[in-house]
Amino acid sequence: MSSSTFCSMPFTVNGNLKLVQWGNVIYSSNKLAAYQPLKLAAARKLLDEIAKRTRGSVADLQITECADGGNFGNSNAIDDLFGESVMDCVCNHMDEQYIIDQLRYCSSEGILELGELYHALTIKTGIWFNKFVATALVNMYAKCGQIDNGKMIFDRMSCIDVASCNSMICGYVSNGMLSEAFAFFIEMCYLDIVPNHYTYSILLSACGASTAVKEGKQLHAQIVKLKFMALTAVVNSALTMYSKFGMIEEAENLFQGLAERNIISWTAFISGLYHQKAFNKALAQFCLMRKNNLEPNEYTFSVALSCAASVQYHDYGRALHAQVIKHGIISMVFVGTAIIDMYSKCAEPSGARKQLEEMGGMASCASWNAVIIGLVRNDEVAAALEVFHKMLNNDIACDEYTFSATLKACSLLPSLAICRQVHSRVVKGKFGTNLHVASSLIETYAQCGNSEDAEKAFYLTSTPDVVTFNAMIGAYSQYGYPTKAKFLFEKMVEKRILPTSFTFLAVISACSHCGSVQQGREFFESMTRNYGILPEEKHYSCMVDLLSRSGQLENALEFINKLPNEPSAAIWRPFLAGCRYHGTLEMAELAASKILEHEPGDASVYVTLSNMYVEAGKLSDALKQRALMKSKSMQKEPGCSWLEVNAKIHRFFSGDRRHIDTPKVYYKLENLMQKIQTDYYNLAKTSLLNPEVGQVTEEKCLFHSERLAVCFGLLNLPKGTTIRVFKNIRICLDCHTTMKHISKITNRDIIIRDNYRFHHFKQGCCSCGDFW
DNA sequence: CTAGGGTTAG
Repeated sequence: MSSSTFCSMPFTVNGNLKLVQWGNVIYSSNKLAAYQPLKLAAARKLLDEIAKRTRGSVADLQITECADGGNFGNSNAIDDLFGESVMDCVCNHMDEQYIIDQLRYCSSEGILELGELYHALTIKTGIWFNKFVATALVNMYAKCGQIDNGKMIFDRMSCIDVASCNSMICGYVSNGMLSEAFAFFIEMCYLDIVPNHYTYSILLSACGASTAVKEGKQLHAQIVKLKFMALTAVVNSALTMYSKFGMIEEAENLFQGLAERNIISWTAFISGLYHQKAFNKALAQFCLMRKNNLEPNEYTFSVALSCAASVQYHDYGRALHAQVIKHGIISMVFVGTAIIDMYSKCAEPSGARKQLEEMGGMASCASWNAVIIGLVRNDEVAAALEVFHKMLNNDIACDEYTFSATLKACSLLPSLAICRQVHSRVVKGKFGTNLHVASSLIETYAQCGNSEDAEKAFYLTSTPDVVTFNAMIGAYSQYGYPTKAKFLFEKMVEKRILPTSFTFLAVISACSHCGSVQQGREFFESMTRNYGILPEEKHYSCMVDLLSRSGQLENALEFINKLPNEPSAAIWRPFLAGCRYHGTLEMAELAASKILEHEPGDASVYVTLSNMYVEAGKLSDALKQRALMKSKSMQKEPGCSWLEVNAKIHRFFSGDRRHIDTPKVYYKLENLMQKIQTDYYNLAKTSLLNPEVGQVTEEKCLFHSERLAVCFGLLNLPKGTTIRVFKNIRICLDCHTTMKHISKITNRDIIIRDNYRFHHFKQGCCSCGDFW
C-alpha cells in the first residue's frame, strides 16, 4: 500500500479536505467558520507545538483570531496547500507519538475537523504507515461518528492487531451498532486475533447498552476464566453492565469483590443503586466513598444530586451543591443540570432558576427543561410558560421534553389558546408524531375542553403506544364517550399493546358513566385475571362508583366490606354520592360518618347530608349539619387566600338560608368571579407566547379552582336561584370540585334547580360522579 | 484500544 491508496479516499489533500495555510497556520478551510473556541485552542496548540519543535525557526507564526471566518475568503492562500517551508518543518519535526497524542485529543473531544487535518498530515509525512498511527486514526474517526471512514483505514492497514480491532469494536459500540460490534468480535476470533481485556471491557459495556443479558453473562464467565477479574477496569465494565440490567445483587458482588475500587467503580455502583431507586443506600455508599478518601468527580456528584433530589433531601442537596462549587466543577453542564433538577424536585424552583441563570449560555436544553418541569411541579404554571418563552427567545432548541412539560403547564391552566400556540411550535419543530409529545397534546387538549383536537392528535400518531392509548381512552372516558373508550381499548388489545392500571381505571370509569355495570365488573376482573394487574385504591373507588351510581347500593356496600384494606374516604365518597343520587338517607349517614372519621374537615359531607335532610323534610337535622360544618370545617390549609374568601362568604350567608337576598348573592359572586377572571386574564396575557398572534380574547376567564367550588357549596343556594356561570366554568355543586375539563358551553346561565342537580348537562362530574 | 452521568407523557 502506498500513500496513493489514501489519496483515493474521500479525504485527500487536494480533495474534499482543503487544508490551507494562512499566516503559517493550517486550517481545514471548509470547517473554519464552524470553529468553536475549543477548536481554535486546539489549532493554537498545534501551532505552539510546531514553534517549539522548530525552535522558533518559523519566524512569523501567529494565529489570527478569526473564529467567525473573518476575511478568510480573501486570503490568497486558500488553495495554496502546505507552503514549502512549513511542510519542511512539519515533516522534520512531527513524530509519530506527537500525532498519536493529537489524534487521541481529537477523539476524546470529538473534533473531527482537526482530526481530518492530522489525517492529511500523516499522509503528507508518510507516517500513516505506522500501525499505531493508523490505529489512532481508526479510533479518531470512530469516536467522531465516522465509523465508515475508520473501517476504510482499518481495511487498508497492512498489519492489524488486537488494538486496531478493539478500536473498530469500540467504534461500532459508541455509534450504537451493537450487532456489528459482535459480528466484528467473532470475525477477529476467526482471524486468530486473541481478544484482550480491553476487548472484553468494550463488549461488556456493549451488552449493558443493549439488553444482551445472556451474552453479558457469557462474557462474564470468560473474563473469570481468562483471569481478568483482577483488572479494575474490566470488572467496572461488568459492574456497570449488571447495574444497567437491574441485576443489582450481581453488581454488588462484583463491587464488593474488587481489590481496588477507583472512582469509576464507586460511581458505577452508586448509579446502579440510583436506577434501582435505592436512593438512601446510594447516598450511604457515597458517604462511605468519601470516608475512604476518594474525591467525587462530576459524574459522582451528578448521581448523588439525583439521589438527593429523588428523596427530597433538600439540605443534603444544598450541601452537595456547595461541594460542587468547592471542587470547581460547577460550570460543567451535567452537574449544573443535576443541581437544577435537585432544586426542582425539592420544591425550590427559585433555586433552579438561579442555577440556570448562573449557567448562562452553557445551559443545555435539558437544563431548561428541568427548570420548566420544576416550575410545573410546584404549580408555578405561569412562570413555567415564561421560562419556555425565554427559551424560545434565546434560540435554545426545544426537544420532546420541553414540549411535554410546557403542554402540561397549559393543561394545568388550562388554556386552549396557549396550548394551540405551543402546538404550532410542536408542528414547526416536527415533534407532532413523537409519542411523548402526542400524548401530552391529547391530554392537554382534553383538559382544555377540546376533544376533537385531542382525537386529531391521537390519529396523527402512526404507532400509538400504551401511554398514547391511555391518554385518549382517558379523554373519552372523561368526556362521557364510553363506547369510544371501549372501542379504543379493544383496538389496543388487538395491537397487542398491554393495558396498564390506568387503562382499566379509564374504561371502568367509562362504564360507570354509561351504567354498564356488568361490563365494568368484567373489566375489573379481567384486570387481575388476564393481565396480572393488582387493583389499587383508585380502582376500588371506581368500582364503588360504578355500583353506587347505578343504584346497586347493597352490592356496593358488600364490595366495600370485602376490600382487603380498611376503606378510606376515597372509597366512601362515591358511595355517598350514590346514596345522594338515589336518596337512601340511612346509608348516606353511614358513609358520611366514615368519611368524617378519615377527613373531619370535609365540608362537602355536611353539605350533602344537609341537602338530603332538606329533601327528606328533616329541617332541624339539616340545620344541625350546617352548624357542625360551621364549627369544624374550612380551618385547614393556612395561608390560603381562597379560604379567607370562603370564610367571609360563609359568615355573610350563615343563618337562615331561606332569607337570602338573592340579588346580593348574585352581586357578591359576580364580584368574586370578576376578580378571578381578571387574575387569570392577566396570567394568560403575560404568558402569551406570540404576542403578535393577538390578544387573549376567546377564553379570558378560564380557570380551575376547587376552592371556588367550595364557595358555591358553602352558599348552598335555594331552588330557583340563578347564577351566571362564566364561560367554561363548571362546578359540581354536590362534591364541590371544578370540572377538570371545560365544557363548550359559553355565557350560559345555569339555573340551580331540583336540588342542585343539572340534568341538562350530559357529562358527569369527575369526582362525585353526578350527572349534571 | 477499556469502564461512570442529568430532564418526559396517563
